[in-house]
Amino acid sequence: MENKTLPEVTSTARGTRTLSAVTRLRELIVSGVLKPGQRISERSVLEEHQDLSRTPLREALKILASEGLIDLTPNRGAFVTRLSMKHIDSAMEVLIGLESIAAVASCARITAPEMEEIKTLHHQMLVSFQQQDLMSYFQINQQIHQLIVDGAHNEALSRIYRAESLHIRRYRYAGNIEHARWEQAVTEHEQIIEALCRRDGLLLRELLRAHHSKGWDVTRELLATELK
Amino acid sequence: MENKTLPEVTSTARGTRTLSAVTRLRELIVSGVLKPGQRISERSVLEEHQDLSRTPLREALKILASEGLIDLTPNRGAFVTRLSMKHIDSAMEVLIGLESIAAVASCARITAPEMEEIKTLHHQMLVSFQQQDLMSYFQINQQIHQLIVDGAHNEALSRIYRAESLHIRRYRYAGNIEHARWEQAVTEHEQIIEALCRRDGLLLRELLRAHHSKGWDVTRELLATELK
DNA sequence: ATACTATACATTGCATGCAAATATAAAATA
DNA sequence: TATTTTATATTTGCATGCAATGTATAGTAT
Repeated sequence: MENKTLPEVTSTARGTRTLSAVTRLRELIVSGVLKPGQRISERSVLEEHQDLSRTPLREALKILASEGLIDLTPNRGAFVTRLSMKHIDSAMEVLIGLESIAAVASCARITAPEMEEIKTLHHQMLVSFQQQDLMSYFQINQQIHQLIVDGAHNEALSRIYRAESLHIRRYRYAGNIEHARWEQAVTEHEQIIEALCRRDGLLLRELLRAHHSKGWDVTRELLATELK
Repeated sequence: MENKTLPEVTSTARGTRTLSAVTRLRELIVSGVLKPGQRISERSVLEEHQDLSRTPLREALKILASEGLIDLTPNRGAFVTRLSMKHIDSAMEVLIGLESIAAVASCARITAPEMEEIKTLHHQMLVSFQQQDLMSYFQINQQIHQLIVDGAHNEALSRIYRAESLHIRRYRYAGNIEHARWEQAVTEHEQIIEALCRRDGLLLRELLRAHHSKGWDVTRELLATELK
C-alpha cells in the first residue's frame, strides 16, 4: 500500500531530527554565524533548538565532523573548524583542479537545458552586478560554477566539489572587493559561458583556471589581513 | 600535569567506542567481508562486538554513511553501498583527475625522504610481482599511488583521494588479471617512478593517466561480468 | 606570590527503556 | 489458491540517567 506522507512543513528540514539538526547547524557554520574556532557545546545548541535532544544532536555533530565542518575531540567537544591559510590555499588548488576536470567533461556531456539554466543564471548575475549587490552576485556565481561541474554528469565529482566549496565558502566571500576586479570578473564570466556554449573544453579549462587564479589572488590578500 | 595515558591495547582502535566501531566496520566494508547491498542491522553488529552498545554504534553508522560507505535510510536501517558501473566509472574519472592534479604538484613539492619511501615500496612491489602475490602487489600499489598524491603536500587532496579510493577499492581488485597486462603495468610503474624522480610533472601526469586508463579498461571488463 | 593539590562543577560518553515505524506472519475473504 | 486484512514481532528513533572525563576554583605549602 502506497501510504505516501506529505512533505513536512517543519521550519528547516524533513526527516529525522538528526538530519534536520545537521541541516540547521551546517547552515549556521557555512554562513558564518558560527565563527571558525568557536565552541559548539551540546547544551548551547539544545537551548536554542527546543525540539532536539542530546542523542540526535550528537549524531548530527558526528556527521558534521566527518564532513570537515567541525573538529570533534573526544571528551572535549565540538569546535567550528578553523582553517589556516595553507589549508585554504590547498582547498583552492583542489577546487580549481576539479573544475579543470569538469570543464572538459562538461563540454562533452552537458545537455542543452542545463546550459540554458546556466545562461539564465548568468543574466541574473549581470543584474546583481548592475545593482552592485555583491552578496547576491556571490551566491549566483557559486551556483553557476556548481552547475558547470554538474554538467559533467559525474556524481562523485559534483559531490566532492560541493563539499569542498562549503568548507571554504565562509573564507571566500570578499566583502569589499574593488569595482575594477569585479568588472573584470564579469567579463571573464562572459567568456566562460561562451566557451561552454561552444563546447570548447580546453579553452573553458584555461579560462576557469585563469579566472580563479586571479580572483583568489585578490581575495587572498583581503583574507590574509583578517586571519592575521 | 602531563597525565599521559598509555596507548590502549584494545583489539582494533583507541579512543571512543564510536571511533573504534567506525574503524572496524570500515575495514569490514572496504575489504569486502560485508558485501555491497548487504544489510547491516544494529542487532547483528551488537552480537558480533560485545563491548559495544547501540548509541556509539548508531553514531558510527552515521559517520560511515556520510563517508559514503553505507546507505542509511530513516527507519529502514543501513546497507552497504552498492555502486553501479556508472558510479564506478565516475569515481575512476575523478581518481585519475586527482592524480593529474597531484602529479604536477608532487613533482614540485615532494621531499627526498618521501621519494625514497616510494622507491622502497616500489621494490617491495617488484618482489610481490616476482612471487606472483597479487593481493600484496595490489596493496603496495595502492600505497604508492597514495604517497604520490601525498607528495603534493595538499591536505584536502590527500583526504579526498583516500576517501574516494576506499569507496571503490572493493571493485578494483581484479582477482584474475592475466599475466601479460600485469607485466606491462609493472613496466609502466618503472617509468612512473622515474618521471617522479626527475620531477617531470607533465610527463608523470600523462604516464599516470595512461596507466590508469589501460588498467581500468581491463579491470572494468572483468567487473562487468560480475555485476551483471 | 607562585606552584601545586584537592575538591567541586560542568561537559561529554555511554547504556538503556520506551515510542514510533516497518517488516513478518497469520487469518480472513474473494 | 490468491489476495487483502489484521495482528504480532522486530527494528529503528529518541529521551534520559549515570559514569567518566575534563575544567575551574579554592586552599595549602614553599
